[in-house]
Amino acid sequence: MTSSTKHPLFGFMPRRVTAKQVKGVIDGNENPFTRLPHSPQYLKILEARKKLPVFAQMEEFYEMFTKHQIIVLVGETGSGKTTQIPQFVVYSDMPQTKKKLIACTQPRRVAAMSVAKRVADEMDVTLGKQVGYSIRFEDMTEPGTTFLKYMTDGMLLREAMHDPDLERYSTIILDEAHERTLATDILMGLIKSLVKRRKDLKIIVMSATLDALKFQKYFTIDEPAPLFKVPGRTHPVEIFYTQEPEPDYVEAAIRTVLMIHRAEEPGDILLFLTGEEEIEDACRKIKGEADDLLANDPDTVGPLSCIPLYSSLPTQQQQRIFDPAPPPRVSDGPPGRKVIVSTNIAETSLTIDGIVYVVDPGFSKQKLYNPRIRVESLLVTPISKASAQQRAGRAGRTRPGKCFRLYTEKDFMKELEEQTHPEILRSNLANTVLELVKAGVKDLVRFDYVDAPAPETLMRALELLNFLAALDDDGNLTALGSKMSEFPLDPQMSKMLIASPEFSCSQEVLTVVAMLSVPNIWLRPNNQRKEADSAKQLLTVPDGDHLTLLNVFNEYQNNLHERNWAWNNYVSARALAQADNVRAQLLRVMERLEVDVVTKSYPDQTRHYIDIRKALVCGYFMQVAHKEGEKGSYLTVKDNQVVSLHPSCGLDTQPEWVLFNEFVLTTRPYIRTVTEIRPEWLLELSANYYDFNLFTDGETKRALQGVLRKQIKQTSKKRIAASSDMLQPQKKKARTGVS
DNA sequence: GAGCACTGC
Repeated sequence: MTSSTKHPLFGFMPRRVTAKQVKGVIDGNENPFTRLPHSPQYLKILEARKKLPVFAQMEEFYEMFTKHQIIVLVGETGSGKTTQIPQFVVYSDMPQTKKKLIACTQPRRVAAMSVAKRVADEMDVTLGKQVGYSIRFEDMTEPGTTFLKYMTDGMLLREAMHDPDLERYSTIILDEAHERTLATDILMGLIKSLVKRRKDLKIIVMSATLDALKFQKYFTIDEPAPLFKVPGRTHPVEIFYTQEPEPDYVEAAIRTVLMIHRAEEPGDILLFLTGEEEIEDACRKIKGEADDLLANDPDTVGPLSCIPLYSSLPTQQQQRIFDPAPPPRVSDGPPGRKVIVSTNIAETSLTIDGIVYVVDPGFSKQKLYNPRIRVESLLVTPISKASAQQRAGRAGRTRPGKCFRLYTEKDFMKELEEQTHPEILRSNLANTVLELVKAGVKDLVRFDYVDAPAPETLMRALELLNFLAALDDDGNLTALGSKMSEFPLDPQMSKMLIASPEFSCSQEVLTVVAMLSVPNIWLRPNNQRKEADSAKQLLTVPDGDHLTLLNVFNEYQNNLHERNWAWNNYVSARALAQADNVRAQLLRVMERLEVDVVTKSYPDQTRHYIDIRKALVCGYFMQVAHKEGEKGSYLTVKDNQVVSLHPSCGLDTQPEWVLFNEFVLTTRPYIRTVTEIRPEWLLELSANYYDFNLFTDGETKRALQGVLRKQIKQTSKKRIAASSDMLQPQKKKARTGVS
């Protein structure tokens, strides 16, 4: 046969294909998408694909897919669903002929990238051509050519804001739906109403077993969505429970790790703990005890290496988890063992082969949102059954394993929740609500959520968006709100950016916002805390932490030629590079929206900083605190929460009025990333919120009323000169060297 | 005088 005769897909009827037809093409000589002969690599991979459980069910899949608009598909790890199902859909949808795409969403960027690469290889095409991926900062697709696109769920949600009918797609596959990310949850809601308008659009919701029924019920059109089941391919894991509850789970975990090391067969250990400090501490203790064992009993106990794993660890150190276990100390001595002590990152995001033992104390840190006081906090919380199951499964990836749960079987059965609460129930939804409104959802409260958030959470979001003037009093999107929704940011920050030209400081506000969008930039190595603190002191701007962030970024930019600048100044080069990237993206959005990107030169830096701080007030006027008494405690405006300045705060005095970026609840309530502001800015720039009629009586209200009275008295004087001179402490003038 | 669980746009 030659490729010039009959097309390999000749006779394929869209959405009527059979497994026999498809298998014929897959086994054929010619690639139907490139019209080239299949490569040797293709044939080699094909052998492996054919062994996947899902491959044997192709016929069954096509029967169900042809008949139904929505399918719920469950498959355990190793079933091959993420790589194979989208390919099956390609042969049925024939997207290459209809100029439509098939999307497969992933909660994480790395997954979208790596699966796309794998599938491109399986289909014998170049990544970025027929098969591509789309993630923030990177679009590896070719319009008109790409027909299978792996993407992050957040990316598809962004597209849905602009095209609520998702016209470009013929089938949408929501993978890892059981993880219930905010974006996947919102997409499910949007898609449920979309399938009524677009009868030609097919949906596959892929998930782990436990949630299937919930999704089937949720996607009931006339009857519940049918379930397609794919068996997994993992090894059995034996579960052990403690007889009694453990009073100290860290201590119990360390003891269990050492017990395994002494008594169990060779094989690596994975221990789950909750955070950086706990992990570093446990590693030190395990290492110490293991060294003692080795010294006392070198004939029966092998060496042990202990490796910490959490997200804020530099990439290079994260790679250590793939190092082999240490060799025996003497040849034919007892073999070495590796123990990885990890946060939840090893539960979903990172898979480590060779783990045979899992130690699960049953806790993780989880985000929680309290709408009453508008605070998101991190709390050590018991995990769910689903999560415990996922953790145990990590022991059975390469061979049969064991999982030691440091709680009783009774507690597992009775106390643990079935599922982790979905993110939508634990988050501040200001951003999400803006996205939904932009996507055309009219009634946020009656929107068909898989799990509906607390009404109070929605009210808080609507209230904020209304005060920011993103929504009018009837809840409709304003022109400003529409612009704000274009930024991948919290609404306060997009508001700041859009307001920044009024104060001639868009360049500066862009930097501040970018710096607020990346993880903590300050490094503080355990053994160099003093050095790190004094390095930070040198970069600090005493007027406020926001200005310090601006200063750090500018210094970083000015010293790009100096290779170790970041390291020498104890700031994270990775975070700064990320901020640079975010800044560039935000700048592109500004230009697209035709928001002026301006800056101006000032004779003196104090004036410059005043303008930037005024722009901050335009976004964050609801996050203001007023000093009460002399003990350094503050009261948040309107909510009247007693808070303190976070110890990381760089202010050199305790100003009467401050604006803060975050309210964090740890050992005490703190406000973090704090900048001094003037009360008259609040009255001038956010009169709606600071309307005395809407203000309950109290210290802060009285203080503001005092400010207003003083202002009225001074109207005859030259306003700007008078107020700025009066309010500038002498020493600041001295420091900037200008006056 | 604390501490960033983890993602994502």
